[in-house]
Formats: sequence, C-alpha cells, structure tokens
Amino acid sequence: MTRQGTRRTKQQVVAEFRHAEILDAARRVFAARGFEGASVDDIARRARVAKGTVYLYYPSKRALYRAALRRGLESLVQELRRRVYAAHTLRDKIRAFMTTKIDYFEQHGDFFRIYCAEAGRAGCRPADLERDLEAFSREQLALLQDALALPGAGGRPGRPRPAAAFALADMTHGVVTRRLFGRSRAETRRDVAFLLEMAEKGLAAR
Amino acid sequence: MTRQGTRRTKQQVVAEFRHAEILDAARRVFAARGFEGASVDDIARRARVAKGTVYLYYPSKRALYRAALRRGLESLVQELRRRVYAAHTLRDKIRAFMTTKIDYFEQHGDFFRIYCAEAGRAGCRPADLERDLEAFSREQLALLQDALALPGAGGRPGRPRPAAAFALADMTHGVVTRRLFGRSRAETRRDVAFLLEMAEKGLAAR
Amino acid sequence: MTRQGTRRTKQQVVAEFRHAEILDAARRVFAARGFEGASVDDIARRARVAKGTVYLYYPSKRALYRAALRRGLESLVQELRRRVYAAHTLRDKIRAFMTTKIDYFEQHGDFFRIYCAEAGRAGCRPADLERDLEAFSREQLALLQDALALPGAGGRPGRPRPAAAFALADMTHGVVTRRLFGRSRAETRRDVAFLLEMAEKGLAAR
Amino acid sequence: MTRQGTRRTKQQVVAEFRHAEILDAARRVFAARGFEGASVDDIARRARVAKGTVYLYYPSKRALYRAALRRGLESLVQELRRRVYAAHTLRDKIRAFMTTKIDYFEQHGDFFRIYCAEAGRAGCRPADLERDLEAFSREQLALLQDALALPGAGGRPGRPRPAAAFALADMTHGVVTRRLFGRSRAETRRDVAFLLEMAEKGLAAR
DNA sequence: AATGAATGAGTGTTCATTCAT
DNA sequence: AATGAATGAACACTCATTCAT
Repeated sequence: MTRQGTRRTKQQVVAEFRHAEILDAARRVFAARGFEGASVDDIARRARVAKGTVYLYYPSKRALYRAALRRGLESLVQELRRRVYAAHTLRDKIRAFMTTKIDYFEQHGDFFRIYCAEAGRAGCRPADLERDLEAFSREQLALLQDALALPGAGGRPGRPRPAAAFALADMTHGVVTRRLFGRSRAETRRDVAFLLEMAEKGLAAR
Repeated sequence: MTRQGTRRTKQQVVAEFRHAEILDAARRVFAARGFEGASVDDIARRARVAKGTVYLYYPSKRALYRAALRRGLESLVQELRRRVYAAHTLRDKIRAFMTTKIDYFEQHGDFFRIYCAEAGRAGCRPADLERDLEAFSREQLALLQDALALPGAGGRPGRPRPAAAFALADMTHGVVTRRLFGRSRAETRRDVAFLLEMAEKGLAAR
Repeated sequence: MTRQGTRRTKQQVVAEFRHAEILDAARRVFAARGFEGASVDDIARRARVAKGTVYLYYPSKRALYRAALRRGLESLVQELRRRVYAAHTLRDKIRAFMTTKIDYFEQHGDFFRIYCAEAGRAGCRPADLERDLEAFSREQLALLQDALALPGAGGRPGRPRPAAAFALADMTHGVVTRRLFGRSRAETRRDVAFLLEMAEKGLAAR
Repeated sequence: MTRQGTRRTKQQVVAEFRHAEILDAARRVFAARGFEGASVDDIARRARVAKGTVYLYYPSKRALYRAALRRGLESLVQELRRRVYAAHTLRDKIRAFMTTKIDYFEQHGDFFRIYCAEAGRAGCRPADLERDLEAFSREQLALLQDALALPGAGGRPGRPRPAAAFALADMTHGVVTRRLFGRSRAETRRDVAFLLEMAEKGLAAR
C-alpha cells in the first residue's frame, strides 16, 4: 500500500510537472505569436515533449490557451488581493493596486501579451475565455470598490462607486501598457503619482 | 467626350461601390472572427462576390484588414477633431471627446472590435498597422493635450501634461468598452458626467 | 461592292495585324516563362490589348501556344528547304542545313526556347503539338535524306539511310543548343566544320 | 538495446519505404504531366498517402521534383561509369555508353520523360536543377572524352576532342529518344551499329 | 505514459475563361 | 471588334488532431 501510494504520488508529481512545463511553453509561444499564429508543434518543441504528449495533458490547443490565460489571471488576482489587503488607506490601496499590476506584468511580459490580446477582443471571444476574463474583471473591481468604500474616500459612506473603480482600473491598464511598450520605469513612477493625485484632487491639482 | 466622361464615371462609381461593399463585408467578418479567424471566402460570400473578385479590389487579406482598420481610424479622428474644435472650454472639449468616441463606436461596433483587437496587440503587430495605430494615438492625444493647455485647465499655463491626456484617453476607452458590452445608455451618460467631475475635483467630489 | 470589298480588306488587314501582334507577344512570354508560367494577362499586356481580345483571336491559351510553335516550325522549315535546295553537293547541303538552323534559332531565340521545351517532352505532349512536331521532324529528315541520296554520298545509290539523317539532325541540334547556351560563334563554326569532316571520314579524321 | 536498435531500424525501413514510394509516385506523375501540370494531390493519391504525408518526406513539390531528377541522374551516371570502364577499346566504350543509356532509359521511361523535359529547358531552369544537370552532363562528357583519348582513337594523342564527345552524346540521345517513342529494338540495334561505324569511317562507310 | 507518423480539411492566392457593356 | 470586371476551380502548403506502437 505504501508503495502504491508513493508511486501514485510520484506519478502525480510528474504529471503536475508536465502540466506546468507545457503550460509554460504554451505561454511563451502564444505570447510571441498569438493564438492562431502559434502551432502545437512549436509548443511541444518548446516544452521538449512530443506533440502527442501535449494532447495527453490538454485536450486541445484552445484549452491550452485558456489554461495559460486563466492561470495568469488567477495568480495576478491573488497577488492583487494580498497587496491591496495589506494596505490600509485608500491612497495606499490604490497605489498597491497599480504597482502590483505594473510589477506583475513586468515580470510576466508573456502573460501580458496574451492578456492584452484577449482583453482587446471583448465581445467576440469564445464563451469560456469570456467567463474567465469577466471573473477577473469582477474581482479586480471588487477590490477597488472595497477600497473606495473606506470612510475617508470622500464618497458618501457605504456607497461604493463603480464608476470610480472603473476609472482607476482603466487608467492603471493604460499605465501598464505604456510601461510595457517603451515607457521608462521613472516615467511610470511619475504616472502613478500623478494618477493618485488626480484621483484625490482632479486634474487641476499641481 | 460627354459619353466617355459618363462611362468612366459609371465605372468609377461601380468600382467604388464594390470597394465599399467588400470593405464592409470584411469589417463584419473580421469583427466577428478576428484577422486569423476570418477567411477570404467568408468575406467574399458576405459581400456576395466570388473570391477572386475580392482580389481585384484588394491585393491581399492583410491589405483588406488594414484598409478596414485605417478607414475607421481616419473617419473617427476627423469626427473627433471636428467636435473637439467646436467646443470651447476644457470641460466641453473633454466631454466632446468622450461622447464622440462613444457615439462613433456605438455606430460602428464592428470597427470597434477590430480596433480593440489591434489596440490590444501593441508591440507585436505588423509594421503597417503599427504605424496606423500610432498615428491615431498621437492625433488623439494631441487633441487632448491641446485642450489641457487651455488657460483654465489648472495646470501651469503652456505646460500640457501628457499623463493627464493619457488618463483621459484611457478612461474614455474603458467607458466605450463597457457601453458596447452591456452598459446602458443612461449609465454611460452618468459615467461621462462622473469622469468630468472627477477630472475637475478628484474622486472626493460629490 | 468596291466599298464593301475595301472595307472587308481593311478589316482583314487589321485582323491579321492583331493576330500577328498577339502571336508575337505570346512567343515572347512563353519563351520567357514556359507554357504554364505564362499568363494570358501577361500576353495581352505585352500585345497592348485587353485580355478578352486575345480570346477573340485565339480560342485558348493552349491554341495560342500551339500557333506560336507551329508558326516558328513552318518558317524554319521553309528557310531550311530554301537553303538546302540552293546547295548542290552533299557537303554543302549538310552545311546549309546546319548553319540555317543555327542562324534561325540565333535570330529567334524566343522560339528556340519554346521549341526546346516542347521537343524535350516527346511522348507526353498533347496530340496537337505532337502532330506539329512530328511533321516538322519528318520534313527535316526528308531534306537530309534527299541530300544523302545524292550520287556522291557514298551510300548505295537510291537507298537513303534514315539512320544517317537522324545522326546529322541530332548532332545539329546539339550544336545549336550549345551555341545558344554559351558557346561562342567561333567555336560553333569549328563545331560545324568538325561535324562535316566527321560525317565524311569518321572520328579518326584529322 | 537490441530492442531499441531493432525498433529504430524498423522505423528507418518504413521511412525509406515511404520516401521511395512517394518518389516513385512523383516520378510517374511528373513524367505524365510535367512539373507544372502535376499536382501534389495527384502524387499523394498515386502513392496512396494523404497529401500532408508527402510534405513529411519532402519539403516542397519542387524538392520532390528535384529528388526525382537527381536520383535518376545519379544512378544513370553510376551505371554508365561502371560499364564504360569495363570496356577497353574505344569502340567498345562507345558502344557501352550507348547501350547503357538506351537500356537505362528503357527501364526508366518515366525518368526519361522528366530528364528530357528538363534537358530541353537549358538556360531557363532554377539554379538547383541547373547544377544537377550540368554535373551530369560533365560526367557524361568526361567519360566519352577519356575514351576518345585512348591511343587508338585516331586523334592526336593526349588531345581529347570535346566536339567529338558532344557529337557522340547527341547522337546517343537521339537514338534513345527514337527507341522510346516507337522505334523497335532491332532497329535500335542497327542504329547503334551504324553510329559506331560512322564514328570510325564517316557516313561514306558501307 | 509517451511518441511522432499520418491524416485531410482548410488557407490565401492565381488565372483561364466568360460575358455584359 | 474590343474591353476588363467577374468568376470559381485549382493550387501548394499548413496544422490541429488522432492513433498504432
């Protein structure tokens, strides 16, 4: 029995390892070439397995894509939650939100490309991806709305404003995009500072 | 000569009509399926012409896609310019910017899908699309920066703030997206109002 | 009637002109690109007529090709006849045969390419081309056999030898080919001299 | 290890078999229709494999064609070398050259058609085929020139005559062509005898 | 579990031919 | 007679997926 158990565990470990390995390769290839441009052959080669093996772990190219997207979204959401919760004032929470996203995407540029490509296709994606992205969107907004519901946030207490959360998410997204496509680290830091100030006092602020 | 002239004109008209017809079909199909997902066959069928005919008017699928994107961007930019110029205060200019985009994309939902898909791929697109989108982006930002340079804008005079223009563009984009994917007209109107107020006074504003 | 006659004649002249013009263009294009590589569009453009016009004069691309081949073969055969008849000894006749071919193909390099391409496909050509080429081959051999039947030719009188005629034709073909693909004029003259000598005395000849 | 070795060998055998099978089918189809006229679909069907399979073994239609041509040329040249070397007098060497070619092409009629079609296109073929054919041509001529350099060959010793080698090759080619397109075995034998005699004594010979 | 050979539907593009003007 | 826009069949080639080993 012990042996059986051990063996099973070993198999599971191997299986998880393969899953991860393949998913990793997939992320890279999808990021570089897009969904249609990527071939299962490329992914298999990158993962150093045979093409057939890919199909042992994921039922289709599409499923693999979804998994890559999903895994990235989930881990980003966890990070966001962790760091936003750790902050305590509205300002800090917003800053945490922004910098976490920036940092995360900076570290996972591959994932960012996939995310962007998919986020851009709002309304014409397959249902499964739609669901994943919507879930992510909801979670993200909930985080911001919770923050905005804090007593000091200026709104009437207990009435979180979705529009404000949307605005913050949108601006953050823009900052991240620009950071990843050329804007410097320093500029980005200033962008964040500007947004925080603006969020407090409007554009008129110095 | 009159006859010649007439004849030529007729042919030109037909040719323009075909161009438009095919571009229209292309826009629809690209919007629904994305560039890679769309087949020239689909487009031809939608335009009710033979596949070969498509190639009489556009030299390649890619060229057709580019034309669809470009034409939309150009006409949007014209509209934006017209309406932003027509407004005279900062507030009105920003409002004009936002509502014009919302209205335009509402009327050209297919184009919006193409635009979004392409906008999301920043950094990994073919050079020609890159150019088109960058040009659009620049024009758009220039409009906003000009507005922000107005005396009443609160910034120090003569120093337009790119970050502010970016923020406005990003928030507008978000509003448009949500409008097109479910948000009601009324909610959208309130979103715009909120953003205008926020731009003036920050999130704390009532 | 006179008018009618004149008019008809004029039309005929125009028609012949067009036929010739198109055939000329076809020869050039077929020579440059081969039958499959040539497009009717290319030919029409070269002939400065619309594509449809080509079809008014020749029923198909294939027919045009055949006409180009045929016309070249016929005019070559005429030239060969004229010049071989004008010579009176066996040696002179053979020399006339060889030099006529060399000169003709040199002047009509376009035609040579078509001829070669087709001559090489013995046994797998459409029936019509087969017929034309066989007719040409027969005529050519008849000329040589007639020459070889001359009293001084060494064979028993009245018994022309097909094998000898074949050999002469084959060697001539080789010389022409080499002339057209790089061999110099002077070398070619020596080649002809060599073959004439060899024909008389065998390879052992000095 | 034995098992591994066996397994590999089996795969190799299968792969070689497929290669051969496809090349064979290709040769047949190319022979019947020419390069442009043949479709990869036809070849696949003839080889009883799916179209995609053809591309597993050859990277392109062109490569397949080249392989068909090349393989034939190489094996012909080997045969020629073997049999010409085995002969010892000039006459025997020339006879060996001629009969080897006749026999080889008789057994590989499909290859002959490809060879002819390509040989006819001198000067307007893709570079790779050009190389292959030139190499073949050179080898063939070298064989003949070596033979002609033999002491008894009548020429001044040590001075092989390219023109003579060309003449022999051209005549042989003609004989082969006629054999394959209708001439009987017996006639062909007489053709060879005639050429040998002519080579020695000229056309005047009895 | 892992492989990679095999499949065949699907792609963008070309072009001989037709036909309304 | 002349045009050239329109057609659609045909093509080389790719690739997600399957399956015998």
